[in-house]
Amino acid sequence: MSQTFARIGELAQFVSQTVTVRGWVSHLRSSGKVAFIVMRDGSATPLQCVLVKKQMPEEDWERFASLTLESSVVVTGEVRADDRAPGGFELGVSALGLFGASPLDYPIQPKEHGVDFLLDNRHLWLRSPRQVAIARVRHEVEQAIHDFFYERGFLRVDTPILTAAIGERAGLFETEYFDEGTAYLAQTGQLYGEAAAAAFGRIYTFGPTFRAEKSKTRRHLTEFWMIEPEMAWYDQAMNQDLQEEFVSYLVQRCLTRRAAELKELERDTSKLQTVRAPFPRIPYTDAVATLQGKGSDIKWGDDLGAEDEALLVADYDRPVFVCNYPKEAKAFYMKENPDDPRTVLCADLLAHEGYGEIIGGSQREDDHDKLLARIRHEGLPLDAYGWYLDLRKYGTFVHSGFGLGLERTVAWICGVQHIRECIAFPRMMHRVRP
RNA sequence: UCCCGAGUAGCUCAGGUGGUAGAGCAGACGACUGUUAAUCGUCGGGUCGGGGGUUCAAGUCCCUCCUCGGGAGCCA
Repeated sequence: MSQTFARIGELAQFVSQTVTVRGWVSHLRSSGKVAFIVMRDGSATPLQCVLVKKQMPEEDWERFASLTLESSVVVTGEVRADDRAPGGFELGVSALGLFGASPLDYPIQPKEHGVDFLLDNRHLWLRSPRQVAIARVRHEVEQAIHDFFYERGFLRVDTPILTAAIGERAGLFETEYFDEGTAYLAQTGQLYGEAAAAAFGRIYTFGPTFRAEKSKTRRHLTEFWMIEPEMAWYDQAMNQDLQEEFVSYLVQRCLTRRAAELKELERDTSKLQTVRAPFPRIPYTDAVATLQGKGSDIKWGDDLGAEDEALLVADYDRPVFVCNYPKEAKAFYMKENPDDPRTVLCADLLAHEGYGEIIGGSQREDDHDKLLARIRHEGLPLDAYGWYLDLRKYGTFVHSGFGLGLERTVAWICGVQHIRECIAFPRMMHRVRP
């Protein structure tokens, strides 16, 4: 007789049939002659297995007593619908096999733990339902990003991680690069994205970036994933149109396809239902005036602090653009605002509910001489930017782009307090392992 | 780098004004035929982050160092 293997997520198709499920024990309960195994196999929901002493071989029944948390098991039984089971289906066990025993010292128990302890055990923490749910939302966001751009004719370009050029002034990780001197781990793919946009029109990058900043906040990682679209012939208004359409798409797609995971995470999805284009667009100068009215001591020319951001976003039910910052507060490659040369054509997109900046974007300076002046003004090494200036020398073009922080976006959609839970193995100032 | 906060059992924590440690969970054994982080009974479990000081006596007070967390700055 052949054996039918099934994953927990597929059990609805097997009601009244006998199947074999393989996975790991996440809870054990025993009540004399009836016992329960709650097991997990990576599906969205766990599976409750019901063992009744007189309905299974003596040997298998006794095997239950030796089971421990996180043992891997092979369970055969009849699939049946039952309201008392999480997920709506359970398995009436007729055979129980132990594949890999787990010693009694499994660190993560079904109770509260401290974050530091959990991060030390991240390789095991990943198995818990909450972490599985976050990982599945992250995957949905990633796939949605690819689908969104694929449907719109964008080309995905993978930019180098080892670079000589420096995109921004934030901290850099350095490494020896043969006889070429120092190379840096990429903190943005944007400059390469601009070159690619001149070749391919509309592109996006999707890759890891590295910041050696000694940041210790719930919004920062030293290694994080960033998505950086770059579009030829897009001005800043079109850039923002695309961003709000993009972010709305990601959120709505998670709402429809990852409802079970968001429920597991106890996310208040009413806060996400409202995320639909258009988003408010607040000029920086207006934002400063509003903030001053609310009691902030911000002055024109200052960048918005974290408190200012929260204050500004509090009035809205969806993400908010803050547009056209002072030139001195922003990166050298941003295009000067023709209506107010003190500012540049850019926007930060601030997620509501206090999740902060999830996108930074701008129209790029396309005037060769202005860009050159700006590089000199910032004191950046000119020889490293020769190829970047070539993009303005040989057929310059209007173009814009933005960078979306993947973990921040996932944290916001999931309603998770700290972005370190939104990547499988977070890299932070005090943590490189596991 | 700066400002707060925390280090006590495997884990989460409690330990007014100093008198050599306690709970819950986890674990072991037992009971229970539908449990949902099951429940009930019994038992085992500790260099109180390191060092120094005050004191008859320090988990507790003082100094110092270490580690970690949160926030600021920077940014996604």
